[in-house]
Amino acid sequence: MARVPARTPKGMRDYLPADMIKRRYVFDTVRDVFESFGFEPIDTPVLELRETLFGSGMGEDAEKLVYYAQHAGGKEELALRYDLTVPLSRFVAEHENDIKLPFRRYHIAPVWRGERPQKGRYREFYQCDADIVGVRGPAADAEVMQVVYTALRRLGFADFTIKMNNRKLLTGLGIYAGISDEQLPSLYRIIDKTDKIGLDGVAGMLAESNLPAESVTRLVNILRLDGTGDAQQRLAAIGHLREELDGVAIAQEGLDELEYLTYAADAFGMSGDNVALDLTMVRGLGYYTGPIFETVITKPDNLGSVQGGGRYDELVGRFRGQSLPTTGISLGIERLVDLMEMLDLYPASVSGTTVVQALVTVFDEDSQLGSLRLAADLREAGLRVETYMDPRKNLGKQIGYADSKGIGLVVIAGPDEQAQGLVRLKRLHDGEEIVVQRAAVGAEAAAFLG
RNA sequence: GUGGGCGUAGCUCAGUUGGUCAGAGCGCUUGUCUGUGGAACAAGAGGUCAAGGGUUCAAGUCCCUUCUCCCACCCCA
Repeated sequence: MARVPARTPKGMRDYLPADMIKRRYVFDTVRDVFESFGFEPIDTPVLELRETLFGSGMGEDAEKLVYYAQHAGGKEELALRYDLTVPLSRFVAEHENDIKLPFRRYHIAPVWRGERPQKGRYREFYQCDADIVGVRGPAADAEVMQVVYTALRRLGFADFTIKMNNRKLLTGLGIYAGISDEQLPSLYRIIDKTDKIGLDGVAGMLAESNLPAESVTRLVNILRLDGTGDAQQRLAAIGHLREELDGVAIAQEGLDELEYLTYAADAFGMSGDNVALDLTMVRGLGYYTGPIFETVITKPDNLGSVQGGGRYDELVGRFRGQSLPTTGISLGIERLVDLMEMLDLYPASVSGTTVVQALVTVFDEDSQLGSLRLAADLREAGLRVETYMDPRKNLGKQIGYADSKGIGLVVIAGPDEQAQGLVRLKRLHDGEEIVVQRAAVGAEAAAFLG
């Protein structure tokens, strides 16, 4: 019989127990942070109607990466969700009667993109989104930025930069440089390449795109602005932009928001190393309308961004008629998990490859039920317990099994101990062994484990 | 989607200019060992050399195609 190849689809992975223990730690930490800011959990189907996803302003490039999902007799045109933002907009419109505005929700779930896989880039991956629906003011933007900062700090990251920019400012730059609306997307595309090709490269590409030389010069001079440093330096940079873009109303609006966020970051105690103004950060998704954010880890700096987000005030309107101002962020858990590993940021409690804390040994078939009962008592006391299943194996094999699996405690209650109403507890990492009363085994074992 | 690199036992890899080249270490199974692990010794299982096609008397080794993974674009978490 021909063997069926055992493999996952391209760009999609299985997670082993050791992987899941670490992933769960990251998910739990992020969830705790989200909830501490008052975000409520929701979930949505992994499939959406195709019309929900398409034309949402995510961009034509992105739409080509959407997975279709159809069953034989299906009458609906379905697709796997590409992000959690478009589903949220649909969700808000659909459940308006059941939610309270402003609506703060978080959503931790997988999304699918048919890209070519690379390190830190998969076709199925989890996103952790936190969004605030129904608040127009920049306080909401400031708060989602603070969520990013808090979550990364809580996970143990120190060297990262939350880059901020503003779509209104970018629009204003287009006006300032005398660029038509049709040319704006290609302008953004070029500007976004700055960190790869440098400003000179950008200038070259702009010149090739038949922009007037004067426009190119004016633009590049603005983009040259240094948005790093402490709050005072960043405020000074914004002041400089204000003068330069005097008379461009939309740009001034964007600058107002950036100024607010700069003050906010300072008030939140974020250092100048963790925040930066970056006029060349654009973000590909087309639905952003105001402040935009993107975070990169700066120490190992080869894994792309770990966070993206911003304000998208028009998206909900697609599903609701009248729109609702919305802002939010998305953390890329896959890259965070990879980076946590590289930087060794996991606490000792999640370093193991098993959830089992204690192994109850077994001596023979006659006493096996007694072993199962002993395990039950230990579980009652809150321990995670596995019972050894093969009574023919000697004690040495059973201890060896516990050791190789990383189980810290072996529980021994053979005929000798049972006759005296006792249980023997052996701790593997230091070989320490104690004898305790059978009746008190739960508490004793928990204490012995530390 | 475009260009490039890689692919030999579960894992890490060795395989000379095509001709005992199907191997090693680790891991796994069993035994020494029906009450105390990380060891030792012995025996054993496991591979259509990623898949398919071609050149040749002969291919893991050369050529073509496909696929995974990786890298650079594109784009993005």
